[in-house]
Amino acid sequence: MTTTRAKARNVARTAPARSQARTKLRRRPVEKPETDALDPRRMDDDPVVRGILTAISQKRLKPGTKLGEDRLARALGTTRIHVRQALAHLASRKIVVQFPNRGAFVYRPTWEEAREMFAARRVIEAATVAAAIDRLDKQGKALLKAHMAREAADDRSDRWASLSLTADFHILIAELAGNHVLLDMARELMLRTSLAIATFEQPGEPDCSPDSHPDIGALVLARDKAAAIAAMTHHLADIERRIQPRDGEAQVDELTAIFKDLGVAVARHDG
Amino acid sequence: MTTTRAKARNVARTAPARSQARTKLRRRPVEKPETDALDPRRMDDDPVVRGILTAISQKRLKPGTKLGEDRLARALGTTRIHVRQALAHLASRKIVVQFPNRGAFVYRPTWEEAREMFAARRVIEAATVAAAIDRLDKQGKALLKAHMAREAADDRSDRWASLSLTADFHILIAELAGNHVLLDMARELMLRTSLAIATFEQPGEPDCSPDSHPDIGALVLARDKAAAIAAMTHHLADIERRIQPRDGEAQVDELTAIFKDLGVAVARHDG
DNA sequence: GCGCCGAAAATTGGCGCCAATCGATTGAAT
DNA sequence: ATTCAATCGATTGGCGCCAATTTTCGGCGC
Repeated sequence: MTTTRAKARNVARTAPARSQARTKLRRRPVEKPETDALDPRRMDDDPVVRGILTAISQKRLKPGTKLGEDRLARALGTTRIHVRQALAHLASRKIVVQFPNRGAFVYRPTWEEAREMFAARRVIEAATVAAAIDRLDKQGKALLKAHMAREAADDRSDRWASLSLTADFHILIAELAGNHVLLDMARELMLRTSLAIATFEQPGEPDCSPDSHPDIGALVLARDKAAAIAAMTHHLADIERRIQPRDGEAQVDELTAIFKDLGVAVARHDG
Repeated sequence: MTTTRAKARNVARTAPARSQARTKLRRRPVEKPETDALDPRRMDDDPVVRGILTAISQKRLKPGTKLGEDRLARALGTTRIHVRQALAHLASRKIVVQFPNRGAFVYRPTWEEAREMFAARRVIEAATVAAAIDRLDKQGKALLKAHMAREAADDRSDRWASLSLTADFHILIAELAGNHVLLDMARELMLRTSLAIATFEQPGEPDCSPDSHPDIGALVLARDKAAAIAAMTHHLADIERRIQPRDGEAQVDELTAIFKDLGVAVARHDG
């Protein structure tokens, strides 16, 4: 656990914060063993970035919705510059798009790009499955079994929890592969494919068919590399099959999303 | 007819004009053709980003060098906020690292991460070679032959030109694959591996053995997929073999301040 | 009634200033 | 003489204000 002392720097800016950090404690006790003194700034820990990311992964923010700076700043309780940095960071990651003088919007991939994302996922995750089988040890087996049990015990009562649970399976496979670079790529690709799915999904279809996960997990545990790769590839193709082009329309979703939350007060106008 | 549409020169209630810095001149004509309507902001086109990137790819900026905001702003002729946005963007791409209240530095990957980058490149570029062979057409053959001729005609008089030429081979293969997502990943991975090579290279070794490129190109032209993948994998392993750990020190100019704090001074603490 | 043209309001972009923090130098005490 | 500690200088971080541009709204003409 790397406890950064600048963790909640963004949220509690103007707050009094009299708890502990108000006084100048420049005397550094020597009980910081060896870990830090380097505290690289990770935008993933930013609360604004994290909030937008979770909102996207939970489909509360649909592709195409405008992300106004001032509105987000008020909603998240921060200032505008932090929202701006977060939006710039997400724009670098192709999660949002920024138009000059027009603002930032949740990224809406094209149909071709969605296809390419899935093709890239097939490449990456086939490699991660293979590497995970290669370096599978006792601890890895335990983690995989634990996750499979957790996924089997899911009753799908909470849709968001189930969604992140199925996503965690792919992440776990990539973690077991032991390659952080490939892990980051898999993470990024999963985020972007979730945007692609949200853009081109057909209503009523589940995002990720969870039935394939036990099979893939069993094949990984059995160290059957070729079959595991084939199962993972087939699984990803199965997810891809659930989206359809429908290129034309659906640029009014932000209004519907807003009015879905605010529409209750409008409905009873003439009570 | 409507030529002076967006003039609005009469500003009655604005503050007394203090405008003295008119450095940025808008070349925007008065007529507004509907060419843009969407003009997504691309940080890659930013001159600061481009400058730092080319400086890194040409090894004029070594890993670990400090990128001071004010210094860069003066060096590149811009203001500090542009440099700041560019550094944040490059930090998102893992090209630079930012430490809180300490500044930004050219990213120096660890030895393990360097190995992982090469492993990821083997995965990605094997896939791009395979896809390039699959969808190779007349135009692709022409492009590949043209590049091979260009690389064969290189006399290595200009080291930077040769360097970008050998890099363009891998980029061309990824372009021929037709997957923009994989292309971006290959580009990013090549940038970061150039940082890894710059960090761990042995003096006197060339970066990329260009002798393998004609073989790979010939195998692609012959549509021998398995052999091409093997050749590409072997080629990347060959590049990886030219770097060595040399974990300990770093003798770069301005980063002594960092490594004094990062590696040496923290380790010694009398109990 | 419909469409076009103008201005006001809202939002983004950019810059300067000030505070906060870190590194280095200098001073004093053991 | 060495080491610890406090001050000084330099750099980054953040915020408010203002300019530029887009969007929206009201007005006018057809």
